[in-house]
Amino acid sequence: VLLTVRDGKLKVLLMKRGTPPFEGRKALPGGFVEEDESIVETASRELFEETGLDGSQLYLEQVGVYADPGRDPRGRIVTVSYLAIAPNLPPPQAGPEATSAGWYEVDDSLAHELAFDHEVILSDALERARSRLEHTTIATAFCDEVFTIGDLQRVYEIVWGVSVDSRNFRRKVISADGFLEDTGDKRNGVPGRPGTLYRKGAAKILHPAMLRSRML
Amino acid sequence: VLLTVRDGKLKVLLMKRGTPPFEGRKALPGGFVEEDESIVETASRELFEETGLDGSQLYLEQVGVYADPGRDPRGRIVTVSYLAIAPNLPPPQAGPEATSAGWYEVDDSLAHELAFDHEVILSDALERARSRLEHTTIATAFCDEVFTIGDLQRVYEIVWGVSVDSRNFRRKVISADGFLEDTGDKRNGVPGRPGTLYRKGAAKILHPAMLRSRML
DNA sequence: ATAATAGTGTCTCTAAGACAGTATGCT
DNA sequence: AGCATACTGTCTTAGAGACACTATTAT
Repeated sequence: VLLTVRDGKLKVLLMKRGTPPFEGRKALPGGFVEEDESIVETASRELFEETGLDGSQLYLEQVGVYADPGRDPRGRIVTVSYLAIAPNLPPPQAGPEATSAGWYEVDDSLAHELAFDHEVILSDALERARSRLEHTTIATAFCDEVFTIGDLQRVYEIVWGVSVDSRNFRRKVISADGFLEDTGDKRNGVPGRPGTLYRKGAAKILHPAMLRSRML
Repeated sequence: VLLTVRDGKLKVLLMKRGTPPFEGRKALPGGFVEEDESIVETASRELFEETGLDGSQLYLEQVGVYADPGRDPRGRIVTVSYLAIAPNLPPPQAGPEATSAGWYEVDDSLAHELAFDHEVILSDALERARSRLEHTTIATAFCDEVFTIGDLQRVYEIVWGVSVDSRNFRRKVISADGFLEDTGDKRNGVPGRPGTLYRKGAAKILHPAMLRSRML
């Protein structure tokens, strides 16, 4: 479940299936484990094959297992889902299998029917991502290498689907130790006052947490 | 991974393996999925077979998947781990498969070698349980149907391995809406002033959370 | 009497919540 | 000039952290 923020929307990488079952339906990217390959390596490899992205550079986290009978008409298929987060990438040029891959709005995808039980998988991964934004510094994985506090705030707003007070947000992320590292640079060339550019800091967990309930 | 609090220690249900591989080693209880059975049903059924407990009455939560090659010498076995929490049960009388089942201290079990990669599975489940205590009301699952605030505090202290200020703890759990429901009864027959008996309230999530970092 | 557990109250401090105006660049 | 974004600061309030003593029972 590869998520990104693009055009002000939360998007997920989906592929149109070219073969039965669920031919023509949108589905999450994925594939089968190979011999002597760990499952996280599988996730990383499939991501690379379908997007050209170096999976080892991306945030990748196991979310859950989906193995109930009947979820795949071909038999009992065990699916292990991984959440991946990417910055706004160059258009999905893609790898060998990626002819049909594209970015779709998460909200739309949850409303329409995906192949298999992929709405459930997407929904679980989305909830995981939202929760990770509260407790970790992973929001920076949605951003480019350098970014402004405004960029980061937009990530929170878009992923959570709420609006955030910019003054409180700024205070919060600046005082959170190790969240942001000042580059000394500013962003020019765009309308508005140039913003200070940061890169992600060393901290992985966000303390204190930024709770959704509190930010309204 | 069935956890309980017993004799003031955090314990886990382990079985001594009677057959290779890892014959004689301690292992987490488990078994194989049957046809037309969901994986949570499998967890529930295995728990029943090995402890006689009605799995549908217990807290049961999926933790993760372990499927890397080499983790089981018999081939690539995919293990889905579930965390279960039980109150202090009558001695493990047990079901058909339970001849070798028993309660072991979690700390010891993590220090010694278990079969397969079961230390990792246990460690992950333990961390999940500790985290759930922060954010949910699941600590009550370690208690009997009615319990005192002292009982509940002991759960936190034992599972987290820290000591907690009883005054702050009391204030916290009483003010947390829906955590505890007063039964009106008091516990008699034990030394000390009789404590008010509570049962678990309707709330599943604990708001605000009880963060480990804060309770020292 | 003593031991053991339950229960009560206050001060401090951190950090979130609400809120408006100024600064600096682009077009 | 107008627009867009960045930045600054204060008051209030919720809730955690630290801390000591009294109350009620069993033995």
